[in-house]
Order: sequence, then C-alpha cells, then structure tokens
Amino acid sequence: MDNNNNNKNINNNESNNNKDNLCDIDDKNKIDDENVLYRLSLNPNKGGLQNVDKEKINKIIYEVSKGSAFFKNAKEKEKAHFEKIKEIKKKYLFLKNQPMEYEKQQMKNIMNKMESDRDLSQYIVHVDMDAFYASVEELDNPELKNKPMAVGSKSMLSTANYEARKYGVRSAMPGYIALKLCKNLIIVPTRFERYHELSHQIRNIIANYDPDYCPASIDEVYLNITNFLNDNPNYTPSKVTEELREEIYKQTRLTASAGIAPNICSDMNKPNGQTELKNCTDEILKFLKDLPIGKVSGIGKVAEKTLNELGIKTCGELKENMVYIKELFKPSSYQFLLSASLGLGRTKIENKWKRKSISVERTFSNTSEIQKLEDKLHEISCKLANDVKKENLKGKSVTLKLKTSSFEILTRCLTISKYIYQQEDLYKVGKKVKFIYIIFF
DNA sequence: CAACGAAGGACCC
DNA sequence: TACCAGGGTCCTTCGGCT
Repeated sequence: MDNNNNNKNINNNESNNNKDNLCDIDDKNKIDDENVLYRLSLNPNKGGLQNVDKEKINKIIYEVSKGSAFFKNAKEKEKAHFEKIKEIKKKYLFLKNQPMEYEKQQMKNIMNKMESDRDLSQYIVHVDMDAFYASVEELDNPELKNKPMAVGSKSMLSTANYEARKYGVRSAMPGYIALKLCKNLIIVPTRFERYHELSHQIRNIIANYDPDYCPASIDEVYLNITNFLNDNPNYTPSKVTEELREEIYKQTRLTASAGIAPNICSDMNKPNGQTELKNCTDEILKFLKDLPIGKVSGIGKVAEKTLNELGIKTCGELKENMVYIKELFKPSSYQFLLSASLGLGRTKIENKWKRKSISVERTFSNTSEIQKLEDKLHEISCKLANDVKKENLKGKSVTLKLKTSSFEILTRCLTISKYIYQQEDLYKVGKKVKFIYIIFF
C-alpha cells in the first residue's frame, strides 16, 4: 500500500530555514495549528500529485478539523514533542561548539567498517501493489474507474484511487473530510476477504521467482532474485522485475510497482513503474544524498520532524551529522539511522513470521455507562475468541485498550498463570483488567 | 539489584 | 447532524518485587 509518511512542512511559504530556527528556539514557544496539521499527516504530498492545490486542500482540512477533540489531542502531543525537540536542540547546539575530533574520527572508522562490509552480491526486489484496495474495487466494478473513489468508511479511508487523489483525498484520511474535498467521492466498504484472495494469487506468481519470498504486508513482498538470475543468465534484474510485474498484470489485471536494490532498503517507486538501484556503492550513495529522510521506512512524522528541526532533511545530511546523532539519540535509534544514512538494509530476507499478539478493537460513540462498556467488552471478546480459535492459538496475557473521548489511549494488561482461548475466559479476564481503569476514574 | 513486566509511543499498512 | 480505524511490531521508560 502507499505509505504516506512523506509529509513536508505545511507552511512552506514561510522561512523554514532550520539553521535559522536553531537560534530562536526560545522565541518559538507557541505551537501553531499548522504544526499540528503537519503532525496529523493530513497534508497531501504524495508522489504523482503535483497538480493538487495544497493550499486550498490544507485550508479545508484545517477548517473541518480544528476545534475537534481529535485535533486538541494532536495539539497536546505536538506540545510534548516540541519540548523534547527543544532539549535535543540545546544539546545539539552544545555539541556543535565542541571540536569532537576524536568522535569524528571514530565515526569515520565505524562508517568505513560498515562500508567494507556492504554486501553487494544480492539482488532484492520490493514489489508493491498500486493503490491496492482501490484497484481491486475498480477491477470488480469497472464503473468506478475514472471516478473519484476511496475504500473505507465515513470515519476512515484505507486508500483512494488516483482520480480521488487529485482532490487531495488519500489513505488514512477520515471519509467525511475527504467528502469535503471531493463532493462526488464514492466511498466503498472494505472487502478484506477479496483483497486476501488476490494477495494470495500475487504471492503465488512471486513464488516462481523466489520461493522464499517475504510478505511485508497484504500488498507488499520482498524477494531475492539472485538465485533466479544465476539459473537464468539471459535475464537482468530489471528484466526479471518487468516480467514479474507483467505476469501479475496478466493474471490479475492489477498493476504493481517495484524497487530493485542490493538490500531491502529501497522503497522508491511510482505507480506502475520500477526503479533500479545498481549494486554499486557510488550509485547508492548518490541516490541517498538527496533522499528526504521521511522516505525511509521506519522514519515517521515524529522522527522526521525532530531531524528536520536539527537541519537534517536528507539522508546525505543525516550521514554528515551522524557524530551528533550518536550522542543525541538512543542506541537503537542511532544504529537504525546509521544504517539508513549509508543505505544499508538487510540482504537476507526471511519469511518465518511468528505471530506475537492477536487483537480486536472497536471504536464507538462516547459513553460513560458501565453497561455499555461491558457490552463492548463482550462483543470484542467474542470476535477475539473466534479469531483465536481460527488460528488455534492461546495466550496468557490480556491487554485492554481504552480510547477516551479526548482520544487518549490507555492500556491495561493482566497476565495470568494459565493459557486461555475461550470467549468466557477472555471476557472474564478482560473484566478484571477493566476494573483497574474503572477504579482509575 | 538487575531483570522484567506493564504502560506508553512510534511506525507501518 | 456529526464526524479521525484496526491490526500488527518494536522500543523505551519506570517502578515494585523477587
């Protein structure tokens, strides 16, 4: 599916020079709503959407959102994040004034070592279906083609077709907001069974090129075509990928995009196209130099903004600043960012996925009636027991998640001594957990 | 007293 | 009219026990 984490700052008309911003961190103690909008990831910046009138779209979204409890909550989050950023900036400014000679040399050594360990022997392909759910709906109902359409509900959209995107409609956008952007938008409900059916079909095609492919989501797969290339010397990586996409289209009438690279870091593709990154260090570094950090899978809007505020917008800049990142971030974040800055992903892909949790959640209208809450608990425990049974699972830790009317998320967990799977037990434990939050209020 | 479980977040689709 | 999902994974922080 399309990921929408490539947001840019919403107020790109204003002076956004981060080098300047670094100096007036204390003046900037007001959280403006534009920052909140940025956080909501409601600003359309998706590839292939150059024609949309961002200004107008943002205005509409803002008008619909402002004042809502959801918006208020986002504002609170933004405030907290802002404080964090302030701290980091302070440290950053301090470090910038230090010589850091030793650390710089050390970083150089670390990077050299990682560079020399770079594995360029593998050809990894990342296949990603274009607007998957929407395309499936068009496939089954061709009348929807060329009309603005999105899959989901009034409250939330999963994905939008390209016609709808012209209006600024996109995935993870509430349907009622989308309707404000596009009055004629057709919203069709999701049909997961159907998507899974096609997903299965697509994976079977992919298995012909790599039986050990790794599904990344319902519409995304990683595969290693190195063996295939060895067995078929007349193929090139891009020819294999072309053929694979062609085959998917032939059998399903759905288009896919793909990225080819020496590791599974690549995610740069356009609708119905493919991008190849040659197995060569210079190519990779050139590609990364101007790649916005938000494009990297794993860097979401929070991390993106944090880094942006340090003046780091591209992977190239990230690489240049790794000495500071090492001091400013937690070890695991640092490790991740270091790999990202060098364009190092895994070169081994595994498909041994093991489920670690299973869950059911439902959002309902505001209530403080205990009976209604218990009814909901009953409802989700039934669905959960059903799902658990289907997968032949059992568990001994039950977490109850509660979203308040102000969009706060609370979770309470209870671990018991024996494994359970039956609805009655799930409900019973759930009720016990629930007690905790009833006392809470 | 460190390991650990619980709660909260960030992220992805 | 009013209105922002649901299903996962992984990481960090924190505190009361063993």
